[in-house]
Amino acid sequence: MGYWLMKSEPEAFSINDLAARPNKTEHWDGVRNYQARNMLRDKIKKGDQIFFYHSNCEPPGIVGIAKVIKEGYPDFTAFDPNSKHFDPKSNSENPRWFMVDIKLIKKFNKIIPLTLLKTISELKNMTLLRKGNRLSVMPVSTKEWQTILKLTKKNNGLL
DNA sequence: GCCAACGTTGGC
DNA sequence: GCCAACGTTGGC
Repeated sequence: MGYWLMKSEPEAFSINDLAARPNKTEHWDGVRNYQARNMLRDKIKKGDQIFFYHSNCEPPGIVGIAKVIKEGYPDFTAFDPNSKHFDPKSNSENPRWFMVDIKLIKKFNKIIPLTLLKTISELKNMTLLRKGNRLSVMPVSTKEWQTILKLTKKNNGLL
């Protein structure tokens, strides 16, 4: 089973928004970066688990866990001229962008802030913490996943 | 294929 | 709001 981290600006789509969706499920649309697209299309499998990360906010950090319930399929918002994610170069015959469906598993009671993650030596090679990293979808190693999960238990109240 | 200009991301 | 660190675009 794979582990991933997905970023969202809470002003655009927060973990509370996901929690409020029917069946706590939503498609993860709007990714317009080829590296992230390739992961959504080729690597991310049904049953994989995801850290839900709030970016560009105060404070940034991991706010919960979701899982993949539908594997990569064309991002139809790219076909819609009225969508802000519209891409005229993508069409249903030859889709350029892909998305997955995710379902909320758990919202943490407290955020795991980026500042805390940065202090954990086991996480120092994490993609999220690399300088200049701007990927909105990125892999998380099994070890990193377990390290972060342990954090939520150690600081009881986080989960 | 190079690279300058531009746009975006996202922490601070 | 600032700006570093990207990714993309398009002229040549």
